[in-house]
Amino acid sequence: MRADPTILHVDLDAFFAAVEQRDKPSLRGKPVVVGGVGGRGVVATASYEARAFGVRSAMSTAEARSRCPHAAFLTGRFDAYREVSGTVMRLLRELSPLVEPLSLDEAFVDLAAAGLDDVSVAGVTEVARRLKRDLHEATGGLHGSVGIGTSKLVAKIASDLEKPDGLVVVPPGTERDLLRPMRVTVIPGVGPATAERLRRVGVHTVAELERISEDELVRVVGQAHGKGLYRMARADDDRPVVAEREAKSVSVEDTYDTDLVDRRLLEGLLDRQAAKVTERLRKARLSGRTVTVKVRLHDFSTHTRSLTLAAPTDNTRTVARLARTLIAEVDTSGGVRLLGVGVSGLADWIQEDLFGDTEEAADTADEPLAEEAIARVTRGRPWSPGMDVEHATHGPGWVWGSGRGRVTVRFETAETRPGPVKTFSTDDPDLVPRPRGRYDVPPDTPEAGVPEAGVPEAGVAAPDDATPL
DNA sequence: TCTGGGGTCCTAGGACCC
DNA sequence: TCTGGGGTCCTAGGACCC
Repeated sequence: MRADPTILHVDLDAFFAAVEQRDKPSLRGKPVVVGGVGGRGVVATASYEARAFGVRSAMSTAEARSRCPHAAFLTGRFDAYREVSGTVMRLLRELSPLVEPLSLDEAFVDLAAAGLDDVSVAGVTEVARRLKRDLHEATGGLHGSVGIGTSKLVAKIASDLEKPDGLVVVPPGTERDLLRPMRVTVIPGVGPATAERLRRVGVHTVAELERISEDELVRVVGQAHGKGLYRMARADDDRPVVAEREAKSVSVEDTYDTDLVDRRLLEGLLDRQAAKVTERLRKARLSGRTVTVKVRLHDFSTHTRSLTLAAPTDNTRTVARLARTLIAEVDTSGGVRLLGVGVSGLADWIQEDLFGDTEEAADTADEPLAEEAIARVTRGRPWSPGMDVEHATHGPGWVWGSGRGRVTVRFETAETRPGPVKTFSTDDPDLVPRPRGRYDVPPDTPEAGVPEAGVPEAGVAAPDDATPL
Protein backbone atom coordinates (compact mmCIF):
# COMPACT_ATOMS: atom_id res chain seq x y z
CA MET A 1 0.00 0.00 0.00
CA ARG A 2 1.45 3.34 -1.06
CA ALA A 3 1.08 6.70 0.66
CA ASP A 4 -0.55 8.31 -2.38
CA PRO A 5 -3.31 7.07 -4.73
CA THR A 6 -0.98 6.34 -7.64
CA ILE A 7 -2.26 3.02 -8.93
CA LEU A 8 -4.83 3.37 -11.70
CA HIS A 9 -6.92 0.56 -13.15
CA VAL A 10 -8.88 0.94 -16.41
CA ASP A 11 -11.50 -1.46 -17.63
CA LEU A 12 -13.28 -0.90 -20.95
CA ASP A 13 -17.04 -1.28 -20.58
CA ALA A 14 -18.59 -4.32 -22.31
CA PHE A 15 -15.56 -4.16 -24.56
CA PHE A 16 -16.25 -6.62 -27.39
CA ALA A 17 -19.91 -5.64 -27.62
CA ALA A 18 -19.01 -1.94 -27.56
CA VAL A 19 -16.64 -2.36 -30.52
CA GLU A 20 -19.41 -4.16 -32.40
CA GLN A 21 -21.88 -1.35 -31.69
CA ARG A 22 -19.31 1.20 -32.80
CA ASP A 23 -18.74 -0.58 -36.12
CA LYS A 24 -22.36 -1.62 -36.67
CA PRO A 25 -24.56 1.47 -36.17
CA SER A 26 -27.81 -0.49 -36.43
CA LEU A 27 -26.82 -2.32 -33.21
CA ARG A 28 -26.32 0.82 -31.12
CA GLY A 29 -28.73 0.88 -28.20
CA LYS A 30 -29.65 -2.76 -28.88
CA PRO A 31 -28.78 -6.00 -27.11
CA VAL A 32 -25.58 -7.49 -28.53
CA VAL A 33 -23.99 -10.76 -27.44
CA VAL A 34 -20.47 -11.65 -28.52
CA GLY A 35 -19.30 -15.21 -28.07
CA GLY A 36 -19.53 -18.70 -29.46
CA VAL A 37 -22.60 -19.13 -31.63
CA GLY A 38 -22.40 -22.90 -31.98
CA GLY A 39 -24.35 -25.39 -29.93
CA ARG A 40 -21.72 -25.36 -27.19
CA GLY A 41 -20.84 -21.68 -27.30
CA VAL A 42 -20.67 -19.37 -24.30
CA VAL A 43 -21.04 -15.61 -23.94
CA ALA A 44 -17.82 -13.62 -23.91
CA THR A 45 -19.39 -10.18 -23.58
CA ALA A 46 -22.95 -8.89 -23.48
CA SER A 47 -23.85 -5.26 -24.12
CA TYR A 48 -25.61 -3.49 -21.25
CA GLU A 49 -28.87 -3.72 -23.22
CA ALA A 50 -28.47 -7.52 -23.24
CA ARG A 51 -27.49 -7.60 -19.56
CA ALA A 52 -30.86 -6.04 -18.79
CA PHE A 53 -32.33 -9.38 -19.91
CA GLY A 54 -30.08 -11.32 -17.58
CA VAL A 55 -27.41 -12.24 -20.14
CA ARG A 56 -24.00 -12.60 -18.51
CA SER A 57 -20.44 -13.49 -19.46
CA ALA A 58 -19.65 -17.22 -19.34
CA MET A 59 -23.35 -18.12 -19.68
CA SER A 60 -24.08 -20.64 -22.41
CA THR A 61 -25.16 -18.95 -25.61
CA ALA A 62 -28.18 -21.22 -25.65
CA GLU A 63 -29.36 -19.78 -22.36
CA ALA A 64 -28.57 -16.25 -23.55
CA ARG A 65 -30.75 -16.88 -26.62
CA SER A 66 -33.64 -17.98 -24.50
CA ARG A 67 -33.31 -14.94 -22.22
CA CYS A 68 -32.87 -12.46 -25.03
CA PRO A 69 -33.93 -13.96 -28.36
CA HIS A 70 -33.98 -10.61 -30.15
CA ALA A 71 -30.30 -9.85 -29.42
CA ALA A 72 -27.67 -9.89 -32.16
CA PHE A 73 -25.45 -12.91 -31.59
CA LEU A 74 -21.99 -12.35 -33.05
CA THR A 75 -18.71 -14.24 -33.08
CA GLY A 76 -15.70 -12.22 -32.06
CA ARG A 77 -13.62 -10.10 -34.45
CA PHE A 78 -10.39 -10.28 -32.53
CA ASP A 79 -8.33 -8.32 -35.01
CA ALA A 80 -10.66 -5.39 -34.41
CA TYR A 81 -10.49 -5.78 -30.64
CA ARG A 82 -6.71 -6.01 -30.72
CA GLU A 83 -6.53 -2.84 -32.76
CA VAL A 84 -8.72 -0.87 -30.34
CA SER A 85 -6.81 -2.34 -27.43
CA GLY A 86 -3.55 -1.19 -28.98
CA THR A 87 -4.92 2.34 -29.27
CA VAL A 88 -5.92 2.33 -25.60
CA MET A 89 -2.62 0.90 -24.40
CA ARG A 90 -0.71 3.55 -26.36
CA LEU A 91 -2.82 6.21 -24.68
CA LEU A 92 -2.01 4.76 -21.27
CA ARG A 93 1.69 4.70 -22.06
CA GLU A 94 1.52 8.39 -22.87
CA LEU A 95 0.27 8.82 -19.32
CA SER A 96 3.00 6.73 -17.70
CA PRO A 97 5.78 4.46 -18.93
CA LEU A 98 4.68 1.84 -16.43
CA VAL A 99 1.59 0.10 -17.87
CA GLU A 100 0.61 -3.51 -17.16
CA PRO A 101 -2.03 -4.89 -19.54
CA LEU A 102 -4.11 -7.65 -17.94
CA SER A 103 -6.09 -8.47 -21.07
CA LEU A 104 -7.27 -6.69 -24.20
CA ASP A 105 -9.60 -4.46 -22.18
CA GLU A 106 -7.88 -3.98 -18.84
CA ALA A 107 -4.66 -2.50 -17.51
CA PHE A 108 -2.90 -1.09 -14.48
CA VAL A 109 -1.00 2.19 -14.74
CA ASP A 110 1.55 3.32 -12.15
CA LEU A 111 1.07 7.06 -11.82
CA ALA A 112 4.09 7.33 -9.52
CA ALA A 113 6.19 6.76 -12.65
CA ALA A 114 4.26 9.40 -14.58
CA GLY A 115 6.06 12.44 -13.20
CA LEU A 116 2.89 14.16 -12.00
CA ASP A 117 3.15 17.30 -9.89
CA ASP A 118 -0.02 16.57 -8.01
CA VAL A 119 -0.91 13.11 -6.75
CA SER A 120 -3.58 14.30 -4.36
CA VAL A 121 -7.07 12.85 -4.71
CA ALA A 122 -8.10 15.95 -6.67
CA GLY A 123 -5.00 15.74 -8.85
CA VAL A 124 -5.42 12.11 -9.87
CA THR A 125 -9.16 12.58 -10.33
CA GLU A 126 -8.40 15.18 -12.97
CA VAL A 127 -5.91 12.82 -14.62
CA ALA A 128 -8.60 10.14 -14.77
CA ARG A 129 -11.17 12.54 -16.23
CA ARG A 130 -8.80 13.49 -19.03
CA LEU A 131 -7.94 9.86 -19.65
CA LYS A 132 -11.58 8.87 -19.99
CA ARG A 133 -12.21 11.74 -22.39
CA ASP A 134 -9.13 10.92 -24.50
CA LEU A 135 -10.04 7.26 -24.52
CA HIS A 136 -13.55 8.05 -25.69
CA GLU A 137 -12.21 10.15 -28.57
CA ALA A 138 -9.38 7.85 -29.63
CA THR A 139 -11.57 4.75 -29.74
CA GLY A 140 -14.45 6.28 -31.60
CA GLY A 141 -16.85 6.36 -28.69
CA LEU A 142 -15.95 3.62 -26.23
CA HIS A 143 -16.17 4.13 -22.50
CA GLY A 144 -13.84 2.95 -19.79
CA SER A 145 -14.27 2.71 -16.06
CA VAL A 146 -11.36 3.93 -13.97
CA GLY A 147 -10.40 3.13 -10.39
CA ILE A 148 -7.54 4.75 -8.52
CA GLY A 149 -6.10 3.85 -5.15
CA THR A 150 -2.97 3.11 -3.18
CA SER A 151 -2.72 -0.48 -4.43
CA LYS A 152 -3.66 -2.78 -7.29
CA LEU A 153 -6.31 -4.41 -5.11
CA VAL A 154 -8.07 -1.16 -4.32
CA ALA A 155 -7.73 0.32 -7.82
CA LYS A 156 -9.24 -2.78 -9.39
CA ILE A 157 -12.13 -2.94 -6.97
CA ALA A 158 -12.71 0.80 -7.40
CA SER A 159 -12.95 0.59 -11.19
CA ASP A 160 -15.84 -1.82 -10.78
CA LEU A 161 -17.88 0.31 -8.39
CA GLU A 162 -19.52 2.74 -10.80
CA LYS A 163 -19.52 0.81 -14.03
CA PRO A 164 -20.17 1.69 -16.77
CA ASP A 165 -18.27 4.91 -17.47
CA GLY A 166 -17.21 5.04 -13.82
CA LEU A 167 -14.52 7.01 -12.03
CA VAL A 168 -13.73 6.21 -8.41
CA VAL A 169 -10.74 7.43 -6.44
CA VAL A 170 -10.31 5.81 -3.03
CA PRO A 171 -8.68 8.30 -0.65
CA PRO A 172 -5.62 6.98 1.23
CA GLY A 173 -6.60 5.74 4.66
CA THR A 174 -10.15 4.74 3.70
CA GLU A 175 -9.27 1.45 2.02
CA ARG A 176 -10.19 -0.89 4.86
CA ASP A 177 -13.50 0.83 5.50
CA LEU A 178 -14.31 0.41 1.82
CA LEU A 179 -13.50 -3.31 1.76
CA ARG A 180 -14.97 -4.41 5.10
CA PRO A 181 -18.67 -4.59 4.14
CA MET A 182 -17.94 -6.24 0.77
CA ARG A 183 -18.27 -9.95 -0.03
CA VAL A 184 -14.98 -11.86 -0.06
CA THR A 185 -15.48 -12.53 -3.76
CA VAL A 186 -14.51 -8.92 -4.54
CA ILE A 187 -10.94 -9.96 -3.86
CA PRO A 188 -9.41 -11.13 -7.13
CA GLY A 189 -8.50 -14.78 -6.72
CA VAL A 190 -11.50 -15.63 -4.58
CA GLY A 191 -13.76 -17.63 -6.86
CA PRO A 192 -16.59 -20.07 -6.17
CA ALA A 193 -14.39 -22.79 -4.64
CA THR A 194 -12.55 -20.48 -2.23
CA ALA A 195 -15.77 -18.64 -1.35
CA GLU A 196 -17.38 -21.96 -0.45
CA ARG A 197 -14.46 -22.97 1.79
CA LEU A 198 -14.62 -19.61 3.53
CA ARG A 199 -18.39 -19.85 3.88
CA ARG A 200 -17.96 -23.12 5.73
CA VAL A 201 -15.91 -21.35 8.39
CA GLY A 202 -18.46 -18.58 8.63
CA VAL A 203 -16.72 -16.01 6.43
CA HIS A 204 -18.78 -14.09 3.89
CA THR A 205 -17.47 -10.54 4.06
CA VAL A 206 -14.03 -8.97 4.17
CA ALA A 207 -14.76 -7.84 7.75
CA GLU A 208 -15.27 -11.49 8.72
CA LEU A 209 -12.17 -12.48 6.79
CA GLU A 210 -10.17 -9.94 8.80
CA ARG A 211 -11.05 -11.76 12.01
CA ILE A 212 -9.50 -15.09 10.91
CA SER A 213 -5.91 -15.76 11.92
CA GLU A 214 -3.27 -16.32 9.27
CA ASP A 215 -2.70 -19.92 10.42
CA GLU A 216 -6.41 -20.68 10.19
CA LEU A 217 -6.62 -19.13 6.73
CA VAL A 218 -3.67 -21.20 5.52
CA ARG A 219 -5.36 -24.29 6.91
CA VAL A 220 -8.59 -23.49 5.04
CA VAL A 221 -7.34 -22.37 1.63
CA GLY A 222 -3.67 -23.41 1.45
CA GLN A 223 -0.29 -21.81 1.96
CA ALA A 224 0.07 -19.28 -0.84
CA HIS A 225 -3.58 -18.34 -1.06
CA GLY A 226 -3.98 -18.12 2.72
CA LYS A 227 -1.07 -15.77 3.25
CA GLY A 228 -2.15 -13.64 0.31
CA LEU A 229 -5.74 -13.42 1.53
CA TYR A 230 -4.63 -12.52 5.04
CA ARG A 231 -2.93 -9.44 3.62
CA MET A 232 -5.65 -8.57 1.08
CA ALA A 233 -8.25 -8.58 3.85
CA ARG A 234 -6.27 -5.75 5.43
CA ALA A 235 -5.78 -3.91 2.12
CA ASP A 236 -2.11 -4.70 2.65
CA ASP A 237 -0.93 -4.89 -0.96
CA ASP A 238 2.33 -3.55 -2.33
CA ARG A 239 2.44 -5.57 -5.56
CA PRO A 240 4.27 -3.56 -8.22
CA VAL A 241 2.94 -2.70 -11.66
CA VAL A 242 4.96 -4.89 -14.02
CA ALA A 243 5.19 -3.69 -17.61
CA GLU A 244 6.78 -6.60 -19.46
CA ARG A 245 5.66 -10.13 -18.77
CA GLU A 246 7.00 -13.01 -20.77
CA ALA A 247 4.67 -15.71 -22.02
CA LYS A 248 4.96 -19.01 -20.17
CA SER A 249 2.92 -21.20 -22.51
CA VAL A 250 1.20 -21.25 -25.87
CA SER A 251 -1.84 -23.42 -26.52
CA VAL A 252 -4.75 -24.13 -28.84
CA GLU A 253 -7.96 -25.90 -27.93
CA ASP A 254 -11.29 -26.58 -29.59
CA THR A 255 -14.65 -27.78 -28.38
CA TYR A 256 -16.61 -29.71 -30.96
CA ASP A 257 -20.33 -29.59 -31.56
CA THR A 258 -20.59 -33.34 -31.07
CA ASP A 259 -18.46 -35.74 -29.08
CA LEU A 260 -15.79 -37.46 -31.15
CA VAL A 261 -14.78 -41.10 -30.91
CA ASP A 262 -12.84 -41.94 -34.06
CA ARG A 263 -9.17 -42.37 -33.23
CA ARG A 264 -7.84 -41.27 -36.60
CA LEU A 265 -10.03 -38.20 -36.53
CA LEU A 266 -8.70 -37.21 -33.11
CA GLU A 267 -5.15 -37.67 -34.31
CA GLY A 268 -5.82 -35.62 -37.42
CA LEU A 269 -7.25 -32.81 -35.30
CA LEU A 270 -4.24 -32.93 -32.99
CA ASP A 271 -1.99 -32.56 -36.05
CA ARG A 272 -3.83 -29.39 -37.04
CA GLN A 273 -3.58 -28.01 -33.54
CA ALA A 274 0.12 -28.85 -33.38
CA ALA A 275 0.57 -26.91 -36.61
CA LYS A 276 -1.27 -23.89 -35.18
CA VAL A 277 0.66 -23.90 -31.92
CA THR A 278 4.06 -24.24 -33.54
CA GLU A 279 3.24 -21.54 -36.07
CA ARG A 280 2.49 -19.19 -33.20
CA LEU A 281 5.69 -20.23 -31.46
CA ARG A 282 7.75 -19.50 -34.56
CA LYS A 283 6.07 -16.13 -35.07
CA ALA A 284 6.96 -15.22 -31.49
CA ARG A 285 10.44 -16.67 -31.96
CA LEU A 286 9.87 -19.09 -29.11
CA SER A 287 10.24 -22.79 -28.58
CA GLY A 288 9.31 -25.03 -25.69
CA ARG A 289 10.30 -28.26 -23.98
CA THR A 290 6.99 -29.50 -22.58
CA VAL A 291 4.15 -30.65 -24.82
CA THR A 292 0.72 -31.08 -23.22
CA VAL A 293 -2.41 -32.65 -24.62
CA LYS A 294 -5.71 -31.68 -23.04
CA VAL A 295 -8.82 -33.81 -23.42
CA ARG A 296 -12.29 -33.05 -22.14
CA LEU A 297 -14.50 -36.13 -22.24
CA HIS A 298 -18.23 -36.49 -22.78
CA ASP A 299 -18.78 -36.21 -19.02
CA PHE A 300 -16.86 -32.90 -18.90
CA SER A 301 -14.00 -34.46 -16.96
CA THR A 302 -10.72 -32.92 -18.09
CA HIS A 303 -7.45 -34.79 -18.44
CA THR A 304 -3.97 -33.66 -19.40
CA ARG A 305 -0.96 -35.67 -20.43
CA SER A 306 2.42 -34.04 -20.85
CA LEU A 307 5.97 -34.90 -21.71
CA THR A 308 9.16 -32.89 -21.42
CA LEU A 309 11.86 -33.00 -24.08
CA ALA A 310 15.57 -32.63 -23.46
CA ALA A 311 15.69 -29.58 -25.72
CA PRO A 312 13.09 -27.01 -26.77
CA THR A 313 11.30 -27.38 -30.10
CA ASP A 314 9.01 -25.41 -32.38
CA ASN A 315 8.76 -28.22 -34.91
CA THR A 316 5.26 -29.12 -36.05
CA ARG A 317 5.96 -32.78 -36.64
CA THR A 318 7.74 -33.22 -33.31
CA VAL A 319 4.84 -31.69 -31.44
CA ALA A 320 2.26 -33.57 -33.50
CA ARG A 321 3.99 -36.90 -32.95
CA LEU A 322 4.17 -36.32 -29.19
CA ALA A 323 0.54 -35.24 -29.10
CA ARG A 324 -0.53 -38.48 -30.78
CA THR A 325 1.55 -40.48 -28.32
CA LEU A 326 0.09 -38.62 -25.35
CA ILE A 327 -3.57 -38.96 -26.31
CA ALA A 328 -3.10 -42.73 -26.56
CA GLU A 329 -2.77 -42.69 -22.76
CA VAL A 330 -6.33 -41.40 -22.30
CA ASP A 331 -9.45 -43.54 -22.59
CA THR A 332 -11.43 -41.59 -25.18
CA SER A 333 -13.89 -44.36 -26.04
CA GLY A 334 -16.81 -42.53 -24.40
CA GLY A 335 -16.37 -39.52 -26.65
CA VAL A 336 -14.25 -36.35 -26.67
CA ARG A 337 -15.82 -32.89 -26.54
CA LEU A 338 -12.61 -30.85 -26.34
CA LEU A 339 -9.11 -31.38 -27.62
CA GLY A 340 -6.09 -29.14 -27.06
CA VAL A 341 -2.34 -28.97 -27.59
CA GLY A 342 -0.02 -26.72 -25.61
CA VAL A 343 3.68 -26.04 -25.35
CA SER A 344 5.30 -24.70 -22.18
CA GLY A 345 8.74 -24.45 -20.68
CA LEU A 346 9.39 -21.75 -23.23
CA ALA A 347 12.81 -20.56 -24.29
CA ASP A 348 13.91 -17.91 -26.73
CA TRP A 349 13.77 -19.37 -30.15
CA ILE A 350 16.63 -21.71 -31.00
CA GLN A 351 17.67 -22.81 -34.44
CA GLU A 352 17.25 -26.54 -34.52
CA ASP A 353 17.04 -29.33 -37.04
CA LEU A 354 20.36 -28.27 -38.46
CA PHE A 355 20.37 -31.33 -40.66
CA GLY A 356 17.51 -30.29 -42.83
CA ASP A 357 14.36 -31.64 -41.19
CA THR A 358 12.39 -28.86 -42.78
CA GLU A 359 8.96 -27.81 -41.65
CA GLU A 360 5.88 -29.04 -43.41
CA ALA A 361 2.43 -27.58 -43.08
CA ALA A 362 0.75 -30.70 -41.80
CA ASP A 363 1.34 -34.38 -41.51
CA THR A 364 -2.02 -35.65 -42.59
CA ALA A 365 -1.53 -36.12 -46.30
CA ASP A 366 -1.19 -39.84 -45.78
CA GLU A 367 -4.63 -40.06 -44.22
CA PRO A 368 -7.19 -38.77 -46.67
CA LEU A 369 -9.99 -40.51 -44.82
CA ALA A 370 -9.42 -38.38 -41.76
CA GLU A 371 -9.20 -35.23 -43.89
CA GLU A 372 -12.82 -35.48 -44.87
CA ALA A 373 -13.93 -36.09 -41.32
CA ILE A 374 -11.81 -33.18 -40.10
CA ALA A 375 -13.45 -30.85 -42.55
CA ARG A 376 -16.85 -31.93 -41.27
CA VAL A 377 -15.94 -31.41 -37.63
CA THR A 378 -13.95 -28.19 -37.82
CA ARG A 379 -16.16 -25.34 -36.84
CA GLY A 380 -14.59 -22.48 -38.76
CA ARG A 381 -17.54 -21.31 -40.81
CA PRO A 382 -16.83 -19.32 -43.92
CA TRP A 383 -19.50 -16.76 -43.02
CA SER A 384 -19.75 -16.27 -39.28
CA PRO A 385 -22.20 -13.75 -37.84
CA GLY A 386 -20.60 -10.36 -37.32
CA MET A 387 -17.74 -10.73 -39.77
CA ASP A 388 -16.86 -7.89 -42.13
CA VAL A 389 -17.65 -8.44 -45.80
CA GLU A 390 -17.78 -6.41 -48.98
CA HIS A 391 -20.04 -6.82 -51.98
CA ALA A 392 -18.99 -5.72 -55.47
CA THR A 393 -22.05 -3.52 -55.98
CA HIS A 394 -23.50 -2.96 -52.49
CA GLY A 395 -20.22 -2.09 -50.76
CA PRO A 396 -19.10 -2.86 -47.20
CA GLY A 397 -21.25 -4.62 -44.63
CA TRP A 398 -21.31 -7.43 -42.15
CA VAL A 399 -22.78 -10.91 -41.93
CA TRP A 400 -26.03 -11.14 -40.02
CA GLY A 401 -26.37 -14.87 -40.40
CA SER A 402 -25.93 -17.79 -42.72
CA GLY A 403 -27.26 -21.25 -43.35
CA ARG A 404 -28.65 -23.57 -45.99
CA GLY A 405 -26.40 -22.09 -48.66
CA ARG A 406 -27.47 -18.49 -47.97
CA VAL A 407 -25.75 -15.60 -46.24
CA THR A 408 -27.55 -12.47 -45.04
CA VAL A 409 -25.65 -9.19 -45.02
CA ARG A 410 -26.42 -5.82 -43.45
CA PHE A 411 -24.77 -3.05 -45.46
CA GLU A 412 -23.33 -0.50 -43.09
CA THR A 413 -20.07 0.51 -41.42
CA ALA A 414 -19.14 2.81 -38.57
CA GLU A 415 -19.48 5.76 -40.96
CA THR A 416 -22.24 4.75 -43.34
CA ARG A 417 -25.78 4.84 -41.99
CA PRO A 418 -27.62 1.54 -41.71
CA GLY A 419 -28.32 0.35 -45.21
CA PRO A 420 -30.26 -2.52 -46.71
CA VAL A 421 -30.23 -6.14 -45.59
CA LYS A 422 -29.74 -8.55 -48.48
CA THR A 423 -29.34 -12.27 -48.88
CA PHE A 424 -26.87 -14.00 -51.18
CA SER A 425 -25.75 -17.45 -52.08
CA THR A 426 -22.77 -18.50 -49.94
CA ASP A 427 -20.71 -19.00 -53.08
CA ASP A 428 -21.59 -15.63 -54.63
CA PRO A 429 -18.28 -14.47 -56.14
CA ASP A 430 -19.28 -10.81 -55.62
CA LEU A 431 -19.26 -11.24 -51.83
CA VAL A 432 -15.86 -11.38 -50.13
CA PRO A 433 -14.50 -11.08 -46.61
CA ARG A 434 -13.37 -7.53 -45.90
CA PRO A 435 -9.93 -6.92 -44.47
CA ARG A 436 -9.83 -4.92 -41.26
CA GLY A 437 -9.12 -1.24 -41.18
CA ARG A 438 -10.47 -0.02 -44.47
CA TYR A 439 -13.77 1.42 -43.36
CA ASP A 440 -13.93 1.20 -39.65
CA VAL A 441 -11.56 3.93 -38.51
CA PRO A 442 -13.89 6.68 -37.35
CA PRO A 443 -13.38 10.16 -38.80
CA ASP A 444 -11.92 12.97 -36.71
CA THR A 445 -9.49 10.71 -34.91
CA PRO A 446 -5.73 10.95 -35.28
CA GLU A 447 -5.76 7.70 -37.25
CA ALA A 448 -8.13 9.04 -39.87
CA GLY A 449 -5.61 11.56 -41.14
CA VAL A 450 -2.87 8.96 -41.36
CA PRO A 451 -4.39 5.95 -43.09
CA GLU A 452 -1.57 3.53 -42.41
CA ALA A 453 -1.53 4.26 -38.67
CA GLY A 454 -4.68 2.32 -37.90
CA VAL A 455 -3.92 -0.52 -40.27
CA PRO A 456 -1.38 -2.94 -38.87
CA GLU A 457 0.04 -5.27 -41.49
CA ALA A 458 -1.26 -8.26 -39.51
CA GLY A 459 -4.81 -6.93 -39.66
CA VAL A 460 -5.87 -8.85 -42.74
CA ALA A 461 -8.06 -11.75 -41.77
CA ALA A 462 -7.79 -14.82 -43.93
CA PRO A 463 -11.11 -15.92 -45.45
CA ASP A 464 -11.15 -19.11 -43.44
CA ASP A 465 -10.02 -17.43 -40.25
CA ALA A 466 -13.52 -17.23 -38.80
CA THR A 467 -12.55 -19.16 -35.71
CA PRO A 468 -15.37 -19.03 -33.19
CA LEU A 469 -14.62 -17.63 -29.76
C1' DT B 1 -29.94 -26.11 -24.22
C1' DC B 2 -25.58 -26.86 -19.51
C1' DT B 3 -20.67 -25.50 -19.12
C1' DG B 4 -15.32 -21.30 -24.73
C1' DG B 5 -10.46 -20.23 -25.32
C1' DG B 6 -6.22 -18.45 -23.80
C1' DG B 7 -3.74 -17.95 -20.13
C1' DT B 8 -1.45 -17.89 -14.89
C1' DC B 9 -0.48 -19.82 -10.49
C1' DC B 10 -0.66 -23.41 -6.90
C1' DT B 11 -0.59 -28.14 -4.88
C1' DA B 12 1.02 -32.64 -4.20
C1' DG B 13 3.50 -36.84 -4.97
C1' DG B 14 7.45 -39.18 -6.83
C1' DA B 15 12.10 -39.16 -8.81
C1' DC B 16 16.49 -37.83 -8.14
C1' DC B 17 20.45 -35.54 -6.16
C1' DC B 18 23.49 -33.92 -2.54
C1' DT C 1 19.13 -53.50 9.34
C1' DC C 2 14.75 -48.20 10.47
C1' DT C 3 16.40 -44.72 7.32
C1' DG C 4 17.37 -37.12 7.62
C1' DG C 5 16.32 -33.21 5.05
C1' DG C 6 16.37 -29.86 1.45
C1' DG C 7 16.10 -28.56 -3.39
C1' DT C 8 14.63 -29.16 -8.06
C1' DC C 9 12.30 -31.24 -11.81
C1' DC C 10 8.38 -33.56 -13.73
C1' DT C 11 3.49 -34.74 -14.01
C1' DA C 12 -1.63 -34.22 -13.22
C1' DG C 13 -5.19 -31.72 -11.62
C1' DG C 14 -7.63 -27.70 -10.17
C1' DA C 15 -8.83 -22.75 -9.15
C1' DC C 16 -9.06 -18.60 -11.15
C1' DC C 17 -8.87 -14.55 -14.44
C1' DC C 18 -10.75 -12.00 -18.61
